[in-house]
Amino acid sequence: MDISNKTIERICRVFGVLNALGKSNIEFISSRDLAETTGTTDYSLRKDISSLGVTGYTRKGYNVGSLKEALGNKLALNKRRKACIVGLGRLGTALLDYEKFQEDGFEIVAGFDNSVNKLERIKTHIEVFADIYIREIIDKKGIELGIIAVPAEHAQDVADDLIDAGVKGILNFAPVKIIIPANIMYQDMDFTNALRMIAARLD
Amino acid sequence: MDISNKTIERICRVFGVLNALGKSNIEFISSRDLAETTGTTDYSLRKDISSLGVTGYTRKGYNVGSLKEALGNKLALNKRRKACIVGLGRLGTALLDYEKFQEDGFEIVAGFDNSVNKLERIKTHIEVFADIYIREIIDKKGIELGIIAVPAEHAQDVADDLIDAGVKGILNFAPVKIIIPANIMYQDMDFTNALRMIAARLD
DNA sequence: GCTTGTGAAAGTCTTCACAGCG
DNA sequence: CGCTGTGAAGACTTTCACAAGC
Repeated sequence: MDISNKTIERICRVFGVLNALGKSNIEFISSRDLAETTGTTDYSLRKDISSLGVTGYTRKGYNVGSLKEALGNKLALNKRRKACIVGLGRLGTALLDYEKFQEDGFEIVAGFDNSVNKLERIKTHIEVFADIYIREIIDKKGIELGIIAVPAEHAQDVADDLIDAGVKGILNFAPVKIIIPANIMYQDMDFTNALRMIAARLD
Repeated sequence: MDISNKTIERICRVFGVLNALGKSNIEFISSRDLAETTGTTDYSLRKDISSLGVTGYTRKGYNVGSLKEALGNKLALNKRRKACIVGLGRLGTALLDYEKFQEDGFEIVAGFDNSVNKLERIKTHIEVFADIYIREIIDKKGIELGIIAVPAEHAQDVADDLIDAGVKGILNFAPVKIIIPANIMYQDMDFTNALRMIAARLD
């Protein structure tokens, strides 16, 4: 089974919608409705879902609960995962308390910064540490995901440290491409590039 | 000329790299090096660049300055653009002072929030206003881009307001898909989905 | 020799059309 | 009927290979 990036992206979106829907008591949802709320097409979604071996019901659509469970199992999204944030500036501290992460099964269990000064001033219920403890804490707490929120010039070093420490995936908010071994999963969140992409389409 | 999304994304990345390179005194850069620092391939990049009608020099590569200028002109990235942020919670306020935006030609000239309380407590040199002034301020200041950093449940309303007020592009940090007219440029920044996409690839 | 520019081939993804089914 | 599931067609992207140029 080799799942394309596009499929992963769409299914992850669907998973998020199903998660949110969990609180309501909607029982079935059609590929059409899912497509609408996730910004794609019904046939793509049906292909994606069936390519994972998950099936729906003719004339009714998909059962919200069991689709979520099935997709979650296939993509290991049901499991809770621990993450840490490196770089506790404005953005990093905002991310520390970003509730959506917790709601969606990502538990931020540590923050790191190289400024002791900053560490002392931060108000959060999450434990924060100096950078030098990255390896120790990641190991001790079983952290699988690292979130990088340091300035661009330190991003590569931090990434190397995180990988050394055993992290399996990295979400990078620094506006640079990081070089990462192929076995480590990696996503960029480059705000400025997103704005550029918008601007490039204007006029 | 109809430029694909993929091309836009790559070229925007290249533009960012060229921008950063501007400070150094490197004069020429090869498609290979650009590909490496932007995480793509040299032949894709050469195709992209030449599809925009921009050319390099055999054996030397591209002139950093003139490539930047040429790409900037083709994609209207040389122009400075005004932007505003709606939603001044942790994330919104972090974005208000995100220096990278200013460096890259995006000027944040206003912040909006519906809580007067919040508006009073915010420390920033950027002007902040209550939501009800969105239309007036966008019009008066000539703001072209709107950045949404409100909770998911208000994102669509805010988007509608921004579009009503004449904004031409929207960057959305709320974790929902927003429905937007086709003539408005739009990008999502969904942190949780990014983490999900990483998690889905683990194991 | 080294790098661009590009046609042609290969590969991937999306769209369509429609059978199947409750 | 209204929905899923899917083969086949079509559209788009990437990759390759190599001519051209300094």
